[in-house]
Amino acid sequence: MNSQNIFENALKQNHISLTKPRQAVFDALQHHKSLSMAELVSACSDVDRASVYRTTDTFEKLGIIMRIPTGWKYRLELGEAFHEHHHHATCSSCGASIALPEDPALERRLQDLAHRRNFTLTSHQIELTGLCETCQ
Amino acid sequence: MNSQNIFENALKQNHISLTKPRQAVFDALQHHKSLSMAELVSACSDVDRASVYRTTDTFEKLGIIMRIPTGWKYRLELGEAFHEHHHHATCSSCGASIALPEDPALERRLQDLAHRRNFTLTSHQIELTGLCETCQ
DNA sequence: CTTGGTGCAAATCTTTTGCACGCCT
DNA sequence: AGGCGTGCAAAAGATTTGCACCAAG
Repeated sequence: MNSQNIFENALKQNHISLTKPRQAVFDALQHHKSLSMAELVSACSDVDRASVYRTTDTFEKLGIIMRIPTGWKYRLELGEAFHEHHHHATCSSCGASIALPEDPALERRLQDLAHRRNFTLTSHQIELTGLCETCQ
Repeated sequence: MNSQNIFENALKQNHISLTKPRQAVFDALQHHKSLSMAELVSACSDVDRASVYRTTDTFEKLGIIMRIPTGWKYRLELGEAFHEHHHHATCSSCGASIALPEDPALERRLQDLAHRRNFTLTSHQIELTGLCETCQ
């Protein structure tokens, strides 16, 4: 089951049609680990800005993409069905974004924490900030 | 040592003067657990919008305030010197932001994770998303 | 014919900048 | 005078909306 199939199924299951703009947005995100909104818009050269926004909205609702907070802006990347679940560390000096190893214990603690407030967890984001190996 | 003192010292140590607008921004944040930028601007009724932006910038650099990502916007609250360290859960239905109990074990796991990539951690953010007690 | 999806243009909101003025030393 | 901090107005950016049109069922 490759990414394209997962993608098509996600759309089909929600009765949303696979159009050229949607495919373009998906492709752009497949070819780049992550993109800012501006980058995504320019990566989808013949798709209108507004359509990119509308598409990212629907994709986000379907879990096809995620918004990753970085500083106070955000970047877009494909959702968890397309990657292993992971988090990122951002180097405050060079800006590099480092993918971190998965950590089930960490995930369990989060569940736990939410549970203690009777909160039903559907997703989470972790953003680490600091200095990467080469910058420190 | 109360909040006001911590605040004044932070400014003094950085040779930044305590002006009326700065005090107003600080007060607004003290009186509300957290605020969006728009709320902060209107909470500081006689401070110009641009000054609020400039002030939040400098405060953020000094660690007096933090930006908390929520969805793809953010909210502002006082920095760690003024609270216990904690994270938030955001309800995707009603938008409520719930403060979570501190969890040292969680913090340790993050340190650990960063360490495994030779990353020196200076700060982090965790954002949980899901349904709050009343919305589920 | 009806619905979903699009491009385009305009509206709106958010954030940043330039500039002149007042305040303090 | 010299520097910092401010308000105000304008500029830039980012996001959303209204609308008319086209394509597919």
